[in-house]
Amino acid sequence: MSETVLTTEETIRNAAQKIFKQKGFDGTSVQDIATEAGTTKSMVNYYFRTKEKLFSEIFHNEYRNLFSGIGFFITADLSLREKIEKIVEFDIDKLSEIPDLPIFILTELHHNPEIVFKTIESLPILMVLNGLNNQIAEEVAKGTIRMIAARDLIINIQSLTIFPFLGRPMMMKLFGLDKAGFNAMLQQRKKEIPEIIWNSIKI
Amino acid sequence: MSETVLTTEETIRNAAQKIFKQKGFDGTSVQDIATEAGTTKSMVNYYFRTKEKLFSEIFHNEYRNLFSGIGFFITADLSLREKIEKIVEFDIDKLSEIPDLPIFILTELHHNPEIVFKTIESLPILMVLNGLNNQIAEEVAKGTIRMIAARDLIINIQSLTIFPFLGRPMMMKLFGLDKAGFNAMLQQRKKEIPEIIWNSIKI
DNA sequence: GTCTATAATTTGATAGAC
DNA sequence: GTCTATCAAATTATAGAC
Repeated sequence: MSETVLTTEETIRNAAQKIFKQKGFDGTSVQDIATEAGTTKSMVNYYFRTKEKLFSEIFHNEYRNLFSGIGFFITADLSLREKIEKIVEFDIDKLSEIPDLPIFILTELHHNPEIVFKTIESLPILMVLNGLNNQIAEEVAKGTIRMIAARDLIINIQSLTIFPFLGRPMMMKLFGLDKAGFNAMLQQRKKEIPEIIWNSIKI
Repeated sequence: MSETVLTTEETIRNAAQKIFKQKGFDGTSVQDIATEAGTTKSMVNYYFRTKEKLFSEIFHNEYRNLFSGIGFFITADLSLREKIEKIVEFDIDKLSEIPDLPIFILTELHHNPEIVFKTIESLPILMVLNGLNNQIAEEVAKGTIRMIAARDLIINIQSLTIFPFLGRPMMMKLFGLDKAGFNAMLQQRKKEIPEIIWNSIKI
């Protein structure tokens, strides 16, 4: 265990990350962040100038964190079947550690699109999609799967993996699940989602 | 066209519904609602006492609106295959009219659980699940499908139908879709989602 | 029922002492 | 770098005239 002493700036950043993800941009005040960090509003403004600048920095990091893995595996040197398995496994493992990240991203995209679109760079999604479309075309030519657009394949995979995290509070309430029960369901889905996806395209 | 004259109370209710769904509870001020309704803050407080009470009323209506159809078709006198088709079709049609409803519900459940849980009654979900589990067991006995928990079946259906609405702003940006393109994708999914679900359980 | 006026807090942000 | 003090604006909610 490295007993690192955090600077005030880092302490504020960590506090802001926690509170923004919990309460959103609109629900968070600079005072909330200062209190969580054990310092004052003035210190927050001293290091980050405005609430919006601090938020942009946090959001940018979280956004990249969410999308880093998907792009990596889609462009990796793997069979289509292996890619599906890897993406599902990676996403569920990663989101299990940070389950409120998807709703944070989507909420801010809905409530504060101006701030968000200023913050995020557009990902090189078209190149990635083209690569995947080519791989699909090869498999179709081999006669192993039916035709499907890369876009639709990705939407189906992400729907089945991410939706449970978005609906987590509601599912836990409606289905009477505790944290352990929810995690057990996720582990089961890691195996089942690739089966569902593959069954939907195999011939 | 019935040229109905709305009362001030109804005008405020409609304005509140629009603004709350757009900006969320934390992002909405009483002044925002008054301005949208073309009246004053005092009128809003006169009819609804507090911002929270007004929000609770709106949220309760929207919440019931979202869940009304699902329960109806799950308990209807239909084959399993027909239920799957009807639920998907109904949900996509309904959500196409009110695409920002799912993110509204999930956002408030995450940011303001105290208000939300005070507002919603717990749905009779267990009874509904038991009925569906029985129907699944009958199909399994007939040898038409493999065993699956009703809970997991519902989660898979809802994932594939609702997720595109939750991720709508992001998908439209990443995949370069306009409103028409997004709707075309939805119409296609109405046919494909039941196929995916059925392929995942048929023997 | 509808308005203006205003009370009491809280907000984001800055000034200035040390 | 860190604090207290403070600003101007916005917030929810109420009081009171008509």
